[in-house]
Amino acid sequence: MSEEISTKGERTRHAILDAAYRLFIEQGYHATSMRRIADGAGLALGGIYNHFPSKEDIYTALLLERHPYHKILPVLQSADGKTTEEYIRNAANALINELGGHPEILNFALIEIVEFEARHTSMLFANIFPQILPLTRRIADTQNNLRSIPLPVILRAFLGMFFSYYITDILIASVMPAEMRRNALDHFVDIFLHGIIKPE
Amino acid sequence: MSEEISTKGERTRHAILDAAYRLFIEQGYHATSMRRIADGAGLALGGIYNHFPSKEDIYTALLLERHPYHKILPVLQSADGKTTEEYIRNAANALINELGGHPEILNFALIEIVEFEARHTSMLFANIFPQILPLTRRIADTQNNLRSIPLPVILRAFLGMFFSYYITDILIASVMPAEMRRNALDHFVDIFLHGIIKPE
DNA sequence: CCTACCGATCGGTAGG
DNA sequence: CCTACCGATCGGTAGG
Repeated sequence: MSEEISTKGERTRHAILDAAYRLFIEQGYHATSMRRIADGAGLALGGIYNHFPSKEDIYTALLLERHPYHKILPVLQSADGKTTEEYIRNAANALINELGGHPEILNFALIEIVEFEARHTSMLFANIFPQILPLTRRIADTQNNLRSIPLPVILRAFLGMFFSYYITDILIASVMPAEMRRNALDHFVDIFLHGIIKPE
Repeated sequence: MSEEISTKGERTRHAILDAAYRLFIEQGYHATSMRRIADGAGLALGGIYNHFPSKEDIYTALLLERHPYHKILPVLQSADGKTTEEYIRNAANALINELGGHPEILNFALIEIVEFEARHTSMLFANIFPQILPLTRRIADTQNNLRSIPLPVILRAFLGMFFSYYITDILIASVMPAEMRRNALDHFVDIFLHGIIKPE
């Protein structure tokens, strides 16, 4: 992400991706026009086509370079914690710090479902796959007394818990009854932990 | 849903909504044109405007009349079960039966996030709100030994668990490692149950 | 409810 | 990388 941006071409490409990323997250793919992307990147419409052959190519480039898993998986990989409980709580906090006040970045995953019928996921998954095994190993390495649930399912459930927290938050955010929000994420994490750890 | 459809006007209106519903779920809102909706409903483009003033009005009508919560909440309300565990397992099974092989109906909730920045949710929530309290009461009525988690949060977590199961399923469906899929929903339900019920 | 049309905007390109 | 343009399609409407 923070590599040196050397050539001018690379800088322009970067500006196009930045603008498209912001607009896609804000209004979705089909509602975003190439003209607005060009505006956002500070060039004329035709200029974009020196860097990307089509609108969908901008999208797939973003899918490969900035899908939320790029932020999420490294955080999970590097979270501390000897016991499973420690690890999960740390990972959850780290994720909150990372995604922070910007849950919209998860929108990028939703666009793929809503506007593309998940057509690019196999491509995307080929990209993610190598990171799955180390991550389950990271979880397996915690000192744990886990219920007998396959580790990949535990990983999936953890990611799902996070996702569902954000989605329910966005969907009913300001109108949600206060009792539904208070400490909701803490409760979600507690439910998850009690769900995967054997009681003494 | 299965009310008598009497007048011709009502039947046409219904056909328009049906066609739009199918197309929106398949390709999203902005990728769906009024012409294709008209085709799907079996009339000419202009004919739609005898029933709806604009494309967005078709969408909001669907939001109020066919949002997935219309299927989900009644199922939760009427599920059997004396103990909490019985109730949750029955509710989960009933939901699976209801949504069955059609997880795409959840797409409708995602469109609102991705393509409308959740702009209509307060309207929608006003609609849903009266059904929340009875539902938390239904949960409270089960013979339970629950951990101290507010009931609305439990409800939110249950809905979220379901949602996250479907989303992770869609997102990485055919490419997901087999170990991530095997009995995944059962595991999700188990995690949830152990998460909310005190051990003996 | 259809036909025939409107202005606007879309993704993309040629040519320099 | 911009200017000026292309054909296609968009949401919506007038008039009958």
